Order: sequence, then C-alpha cells, then structure tokens
Amino acid sequence: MNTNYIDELNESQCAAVTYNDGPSLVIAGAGSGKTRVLTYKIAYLLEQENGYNPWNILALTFTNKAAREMKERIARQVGMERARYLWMGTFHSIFSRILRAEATFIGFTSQFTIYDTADSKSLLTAIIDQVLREKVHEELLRKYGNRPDLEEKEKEKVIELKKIYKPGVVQARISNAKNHLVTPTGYAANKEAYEGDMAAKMPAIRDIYARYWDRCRQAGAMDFDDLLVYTYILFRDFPEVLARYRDQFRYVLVDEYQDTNYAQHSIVLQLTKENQRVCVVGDDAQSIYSFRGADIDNILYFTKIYPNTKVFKLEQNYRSTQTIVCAANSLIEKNERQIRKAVFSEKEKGEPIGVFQAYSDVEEGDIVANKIAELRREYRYGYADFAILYRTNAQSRIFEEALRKRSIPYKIYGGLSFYQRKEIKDVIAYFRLVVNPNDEEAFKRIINYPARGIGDTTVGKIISAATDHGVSLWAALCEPLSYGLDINKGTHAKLQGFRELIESFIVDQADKNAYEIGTNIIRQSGIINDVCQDTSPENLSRKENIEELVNGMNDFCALRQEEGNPNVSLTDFLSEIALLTDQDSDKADDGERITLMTVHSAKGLEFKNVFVVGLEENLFPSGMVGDSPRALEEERRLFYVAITRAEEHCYLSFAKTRFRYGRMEFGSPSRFLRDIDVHYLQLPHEAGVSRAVDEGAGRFRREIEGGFTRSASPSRAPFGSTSSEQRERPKAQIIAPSVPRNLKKVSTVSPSNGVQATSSTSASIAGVQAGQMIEHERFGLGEVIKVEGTGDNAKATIHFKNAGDKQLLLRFARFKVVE
DNA sequence: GACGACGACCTTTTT
DNA sequence: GGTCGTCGTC
Repeated sequence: MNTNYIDELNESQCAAVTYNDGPSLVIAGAGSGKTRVLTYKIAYLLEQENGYNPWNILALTFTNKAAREMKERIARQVGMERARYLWMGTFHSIFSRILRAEATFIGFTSQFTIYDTADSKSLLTAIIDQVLREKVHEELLRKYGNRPDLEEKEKEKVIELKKIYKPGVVQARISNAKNHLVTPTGYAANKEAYEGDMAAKMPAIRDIYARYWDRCRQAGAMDFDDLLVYTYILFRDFPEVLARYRDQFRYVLVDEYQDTNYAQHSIVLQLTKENQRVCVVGDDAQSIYSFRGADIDNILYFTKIYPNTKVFKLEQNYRSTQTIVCAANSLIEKNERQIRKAVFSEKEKGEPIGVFQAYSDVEEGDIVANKIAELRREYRYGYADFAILYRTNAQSRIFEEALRKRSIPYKIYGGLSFYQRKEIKDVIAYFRLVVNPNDEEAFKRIINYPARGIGDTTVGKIISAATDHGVSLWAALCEPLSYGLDINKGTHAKLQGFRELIESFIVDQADKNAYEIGTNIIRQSGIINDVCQDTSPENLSRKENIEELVNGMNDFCALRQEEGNPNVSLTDFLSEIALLTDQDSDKADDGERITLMTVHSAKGLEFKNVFVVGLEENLFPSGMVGDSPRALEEERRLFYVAITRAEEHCYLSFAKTRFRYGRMEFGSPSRFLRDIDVHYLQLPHEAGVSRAVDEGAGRFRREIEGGFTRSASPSRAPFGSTSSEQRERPKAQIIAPSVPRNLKKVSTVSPSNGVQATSSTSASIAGVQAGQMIEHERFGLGEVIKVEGTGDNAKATIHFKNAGDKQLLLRFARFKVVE
C-alpha cells in the first residue's frame, strides 16, 4: 500500500486530487495523467479522516476496460476489500444494476433483457414494415375505397417507402431522441422533430418510435439508450428513489466527460444538483463521438451548470516528445470551439513528424511497412511498439497485405466481436428466452433454429396475433387458440413442442447454475447436432466458438463461486455479457504484434511509433462532413487524438490514388496536413508539397533500454478471455460424445456444482496459512495475507502480484501452494 | 427451405 | 471490392 502517492503528483494534479469542497472540472490534456488523477482522487476520498465509504462513491466511465483498470489501480492504493465496494463502472452497467433493483417502479421485472444494436435494428425493421403497410393501406382505402385490385399498387408503394425508411437511419433518429430524453409522447409533440422528419420524408417516424417503445416494453426489453432514459425517468418520477441513491452516492466522478450525451449529463445532474459533490474529468479536444450523441457542450458549459465549479487544467504531457505535442497543439489551435490550454512536454525534443506521399494505396502500405522495418533495425523497437491508425476499417486490408508480405506480425481491432457472431447469438438467444420468455428478438431468432419446421408464415401469424392482442409472442405461442392463431394441427404440435422445450429449461434453471443449464440447453436444443453435422471449416469454427462461450460460462461461475457467490444464475451471466464488448476480453497482449485500428478505437492508448494513414480529402476528414464546421472540427479532434497517441515517432501518409467501392479514385492531401505548423514536419521532397525541412528540429538518439516491452496492465476480462494462458486449461466437453474428434482431452465435470475439479484443487488447501505463496490458475502468483473462517466458509485474502488483492473462498479456489 | 443470382449499399461505434 | 438482403427456382 502506498500512502505517499500525493508526492508522485505534479502541482496541478495534486490540486485536482485534493480539492473536494465543491464541483470540479478537470481538463486533462492528452497524456497528462488523467487516470492517475482520478484514481488518486478516489483513493484520497477513501482515506481522508471522516472520509467516504467506498459505496458512497460513484465513478462512471465509458468502457468496462477503463473501469476495471481504475478499480485495480485503486485497489493497489487502498486494498481490494475496500475497492470492491466502490460503485465503479460504465454508465450502462451501473444504471442497469440500479434498474434491475428498482425495476418494478418503471413497470419492468428485474429479469429484463438488454437488446443490443442488432436486436433493436431487427425489431425496427419489422416495425417499419408493419407501419408502412398500414399507412399505405389506410391511405389507399381513404382515397379509393375498398378495391382489391389495388393490392399490387399497395405493395409497390410499400417497397418504395422502405427505400426511404432505412432501419439504420430510423434507429439513429430514435436513438438521438432517447439520448435527448425525448419519449414517444414528447417526440410526437415536438415540432422540431416533426419538421426534421418531414424534411427527411419520414413523417411516420413518430409512429414507428411509439410502436418500438411499446414492443420493447411488451418484450421486457431495454436497448442501450433505454438504460439511460429509464434511469432518468426513475429518478424523475420517484423522488424517494432518487433520494435514496443521492444520499448513497455522496461523491460522483465521471471520466471522459466530453463524451457524455444529454441523458448522461442529466442523470449526473439529478444525483448531484443538491450536494454539488461532483468531479468530471475530460478533454474537449478529444471529443470524437458526437455521432453517438456525445455533446461537447456538456464539458464546454459545465461551469454554467455548476456555477461554483473549480477548474483544473492538466497541461503537462508525459507521453510524447516536444515535437509531437507542439505539432498537435498547432493543429488543434485551428478549432474555434474549445477550452484553451497550453499542453507542453518536458521530454526530448524528438524528431519531426514525417510525411509520406504515395502514388497509390498499395504503395502507401509498402512505405509504411518498410518504414517499420527500418525503425526496428535502427532503434530495436519491438513490434508492439507500432500502431497504424486509419479513419475507416476498410483501409486495413492494404496494410494487412503489405505486412503479411514481409512476415510482420500484426493484429487488427474492429470487425465482428465474439458476441456478435451468429452461433453465439443463437445460443445466447436460448438463454435469453429462458430468462425472459417475452423477449421477442430471442424468440424470432430461435423459433426455427435448429430447423423444426416453423417457417416464416407461421412466425408471421404469431407476430400479427400477438400485436393485435397486445401480448408477447411467447404468450401467443402458449395459447394459440385464445389469440385466434390460424394454424393446422401439425404446426400446432411443432409450436407446442418448442414451448415445452423452453419450459423444461425454465424449470431446469431453478436448481442449476448458469454453466450447467447452459450446457443442457446447447445439448438438448439440438444446437450441438446442427454444428456437428459435418466437419466443414465453418462448422468447426462455430463449434469452437460455442465451446469458448461455454468455457467462459464455466469460468464465470467458478469465479463467482470463489468470491463467495454460490448460486450463479443464467440471469447473472446474461446481465454480465449484455454490456460486454470485444475490447473487454483482451486477447490483445498475446505478444509482439503491430496494432492496426481506427483512430476512434485508439483513444486512450499510446504507442512508441504511430502511423496515421490515408490523410486525404474525403477520407480524413471524412467526405461526410460536407460544409458543417462542427463536423470538420470533430474530424480535426480525431486527427489530434491520432497524433497524440505517439510517444516517440509519428508519421503521416497519404496516397494520390486509392481504390474505393471498386473504383480508382484520385485524392488530394488532407487539409489537416496544412493545419500543422510546418516547423514540426518533415515533408516529402515533391513539387508542390515540398517545403524547407526544419534542420533545427535536430535528431535525438534514443537510449535503447534493452529488449523490453512495455508491461501491459495485467487486466483481464472477468471470464471468457481468449488468452493463451487460459486456452491451455482443460476445456469442458460440450460436444456430443459421438463426435469426439479434434477435441482435446477434457476434464470431468463434477456433478455437484458443475465446476471443474482440477488437479490444483489439492488437499493442501486445507492447510493454507498466511505468509504462504500460492499459484492460482487464473491470477497467478500471490501471497496469502490472512485466512479466516473454517470449513466451507474458510476464506483467504491473497495479494496477487499481477492481479491485486482478492478474497477467495477456499472451497472453490483453484490454486496450489508453491514452496 | 435451401441455394444461387442479382442489385444496392457503403464512416467512425466506448454501451 | 466485398457484404447483405431479396427474389426466383428446385
């Protein structure tokens, strides 16, 4: 435990940490130790005399990763036994926790489903179709009366309209409304919204929104935006509930405040308006998520909302060379809307930022790959010291090819996440339906998967019967007769078969943990058979993914049990994964690789060497900015984020021609290249772009610090990680015994609790004492601090070298004593 | 209900 | 250029 951490802070960091008499706004320039300030501030709050209890502190972040890392760092300061009771997490996860506890107030159950973006889009597609049909039908009826011969015309009209009502666009508008806390009623009454819809030729959006809202409620489901909207409504309509949380959260901290939207801002205000104990940290220059509803005004005008705000500016950059910092400053200066600050670095001056011109996108790939090889030779960098950042994911392919050609290892971020894969979504849909049978999207997904002869026609009938009677699809399925379902005997039997299957799982669920019920479902639903039908590569990979999921569930249950939570239900598992993203299961640190990612996903990261590529007009800045100055400024901030990821070397490149949408296109260098003071650039020796190279920038010799790599934080996904360490552990067998090929030998599953009994759960655990060193399967080496309780309740506090302090129930803990 | 052909589409994406 | 959704055929 480190008690003198205050000494490690610079003056402004220290001031920000120790001030807590009122609202504070910490403007944290890139690389200025923002996370350090937040963690130390929380530690400081906990350790003050008459200080705060951990559960009095609410700390909100945007990513699970940020929350986890911060919690670990705080645990290092104040110990895990206190840190674990902090309310620290993403907006969405904290609010879903609150909503599950208070679900009845807003007419939900605590089992509510969380629809991901795909679910919500799929539901919207269905609703758009429905609403348009009805509208067109009504209109023709009104105009011409009942004429069956107009059916064709009706169909055509619907198809035409569907081209305008694109699900993605409709979804964005509804999401935007929710982010501004506008409910369907409010939307219908909102003149501005209606005019916007008319301008977009989509007057029916208000109806679509209303129906979407109702259908979600009917299904007992919330989308990501609803988690915010309903939290706001809960606090607004039930002052006694708000009072409870307001009294509990005596101090509220928000990370990345520049990325908050109106709803998030409003909820923070609900909680803090009265006592004003709030601290927000952020950098307006790094606000790059306005397309997701983030409103930079929240940070720009924070001091207007909280008039007594004390503002702290962290301006010393500890990450980058002076040249990189100055170049970035000269760029961001071109923005109007910002909080002025003077970021500076006291590191070496460093080398100028190299600018490369390529004739084609392919050549750009070659130039970058060659430069990487050159830098590696010259400075002995590891592969992990490099990142290639681009504006769009589509640009990654060229660089992949260039790197592959030279056998340079790389990893790509982005693309389909684990939980977005079809086979995983199918399995999860079963889980979801078992937990919440009203879940419409889960229902539609699996009613005929694996194929059981229930086709689209039947599903269509169920849907219209359900909507006509205002019940869920499940309710309609259970009582087809009462809801006037017109189906034949055979279909009826198939439907009831499905109902019985799901009901058997529901019954099963009562006395089984998530892992057991999960494997049961996968076996008995027929998913296994479907996946094992043949050994095609796709099926093999699907099988592996499902195994991965099951292993994740096993880990999840085991971990929760170790922490003293014996009954891990399917609901627990689902609510955990609903808000997980791929970034959370960091398969990242599996060695020496170059990183390829979009600038957006690079936010918050740092690399010794950064290549920002594709700096062309209509690409970076994106062609979508049009003539909107606001959008252009956001693109500029995005470029600012890109440059400030670099610690030692930064390179910018553009190509004169590029393949896009299958066509060769000509491009011109990005206007952003001209926004950077030429003093900090090393321009290519080409006519037109060439300028005198600044010799004064000098050259710095980097001290080569031996063959090290930056030690990545030991953070890890709560479970389901794909790291190699865990791959080596025995896997649970879920595949039908008839097809055991290719499967590694697996351990037996103990019938009592469903958790693997492994060799490391040895008898020696009975004699664990303080002071011993142990090796845990998951957390690695650690020292036993103390042991309390006896028998089944025996609990050890262990200080892990890489994972911080943990309290584990010996009964379940999987470790062995080492000498 | 499965499969192949054809056409429309295309930014970024913390949850 | 690559993906996804729709439509027509067996």
